[in-house]
Amino acid sequence: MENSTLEQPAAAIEGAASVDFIRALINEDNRTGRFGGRVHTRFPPEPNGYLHIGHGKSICLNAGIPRDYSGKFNLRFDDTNPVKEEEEYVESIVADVRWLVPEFTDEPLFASDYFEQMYLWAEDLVQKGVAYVDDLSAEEIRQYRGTLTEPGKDSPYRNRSIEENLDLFRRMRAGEFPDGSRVLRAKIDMSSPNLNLRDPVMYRILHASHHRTGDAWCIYPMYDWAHGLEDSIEGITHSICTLEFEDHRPLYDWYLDQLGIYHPQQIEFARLNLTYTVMSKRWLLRLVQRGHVSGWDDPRMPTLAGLRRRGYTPEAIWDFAERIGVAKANSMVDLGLLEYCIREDLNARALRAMAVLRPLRVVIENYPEDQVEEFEIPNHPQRPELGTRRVAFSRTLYIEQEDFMEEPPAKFFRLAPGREVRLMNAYYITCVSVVKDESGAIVELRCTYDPASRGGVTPDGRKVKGTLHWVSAAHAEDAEVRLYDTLFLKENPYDVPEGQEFTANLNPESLQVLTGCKVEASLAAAAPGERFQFMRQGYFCGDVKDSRPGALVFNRTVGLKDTWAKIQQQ
RNA sequence: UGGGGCGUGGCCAAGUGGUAAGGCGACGGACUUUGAAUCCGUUUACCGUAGGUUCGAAUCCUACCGCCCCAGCCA
Repeated sequence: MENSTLEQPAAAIEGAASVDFIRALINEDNRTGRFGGRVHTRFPPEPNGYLHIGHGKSICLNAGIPRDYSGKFNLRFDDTNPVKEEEEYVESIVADVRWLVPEFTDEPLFASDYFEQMYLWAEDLVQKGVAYVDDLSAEEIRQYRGTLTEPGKDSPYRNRSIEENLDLFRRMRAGEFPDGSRVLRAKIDMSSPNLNLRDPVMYRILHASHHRTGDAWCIYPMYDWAHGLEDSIEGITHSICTLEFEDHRPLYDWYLDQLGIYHPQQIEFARLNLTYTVMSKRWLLRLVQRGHVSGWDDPRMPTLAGLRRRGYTPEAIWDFAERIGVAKANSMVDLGLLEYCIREDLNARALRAMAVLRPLRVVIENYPEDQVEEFEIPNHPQRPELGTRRVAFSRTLYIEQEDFMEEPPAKFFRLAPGREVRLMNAYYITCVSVVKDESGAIVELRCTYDPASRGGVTPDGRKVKGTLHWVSAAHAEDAEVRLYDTLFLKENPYDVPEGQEFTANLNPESLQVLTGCKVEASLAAAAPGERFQFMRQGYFCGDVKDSRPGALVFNRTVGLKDTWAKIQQQ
């Protein structure tokens, strides 16, 4: 650094406690002036599915680096295979990226916009004698490729003249040949121990209509050929991808070197794996197609669309990405960490409300029949600046069924016969009797209240061990609440018993729909997507698709930590 | 068996020759009108194994073991 004559980017994070290995490489490149101090990354999805949390990690990496280095970020669609790609996917991907990276306001870029330039460069390689048209069938090419331990052998068409190759390649583009009849290949080394270098295919013939270029092309570039060119055209400095492309880097470099054009640095990192979740597009697609979920944005899905609908915030995902770090070791991150991140974010910002999910009627016998009081309750106990709201209280209320036990075990300190508890911000009540139906089920609690405990504190200062949330029966709004659990029962969903379908690991209780929930009146005005903490329960948000005034639907984003549940398990 | 990677406490992850950060989790305790949050404390690191180099190694060398990726005209 002391020898560097280059100006360091103002925002460079030199000297920070520790940086990931990619930022360390960038720091080194800036030190040596390799890219003139420029930092330019890209996120290059193929529009063949929805983005998931694993892509989220990559987006946070690729968009986070420019944030740190005052660099640039491109969203570029790698749309080189028309038979797999769809417009719906490009729209969802743009929406997801903009959600996660609000400062990204550029228009997305498309590899398909570079097809002509790529073609010209391919002709260039033909002219240079390092690319040839091969007439072998797909099956023959596979056989000629050899195996992991045996070298391949040259195609009989490998030594055609440049003129013939050029003619054939041009006729490939012109549409003179059927699909699969010929390919353009790079002439590298059929005995390379790296199979990617055994004369890789650059172009295949595909008489397919592309979602953006229509029928303009009938030959389409392969990933390895296209990707480095895309990066080069855009002036990308650091082309970050996942580990499985490490073997492809020599090829990435070879193409750019043969062409003699601007050459970015490819860097590989380990993709994200999360317990209890699948990240492969193939499995996610199956879940959608077979109706195991309601769609790509089902709140149980690990897609960004699903997480967003579930109530996750972009901030929580960024925090998660920072906490898991970036490295080259394959790893399996505990789902609990993602949940920790959203809890932490929502704890700070979500307004509190009271909602009774499984109502149990409580009648306060000594409370006047027609009296209604309004309590002013803080929207966030730790943040008074967030204001208060008024909540009605009356003789007939609902509390949570699980907040009462007729025969409470030792550590249960909620309501029980003869026991006094606090109704949050309201009064102390004591259970005097239990009303049951013919089947013996508890249908109502009869209680008394202490008028002196108004607001939830008593003049004599006596303590109660339990504080319950509640809702006034006459003033409550009905709501549907959707509780979510993991989609799979196993930490590793791919661990399917021999001979069984992937459905064997599906969690039949991943969705629990609760109807007849009673929520405080203020929630009637909840905007779709608005997030709340239902006191003592968890974080919830109005469902963007299904919630309407008068027919409220809330999704549970994540439950609060539940020490009582843990005690019960012991 | 060919090539490319990776192996640090339950899960992530710093560390790049000077004697093992941090986060999450777990377990205690304080506080508490959310059994939440907050605060305090504890937790098991013979750094995959075995040798070697060195005054000194997780860091360098050698061998071995384990895991992941590669034989698409997918990306």
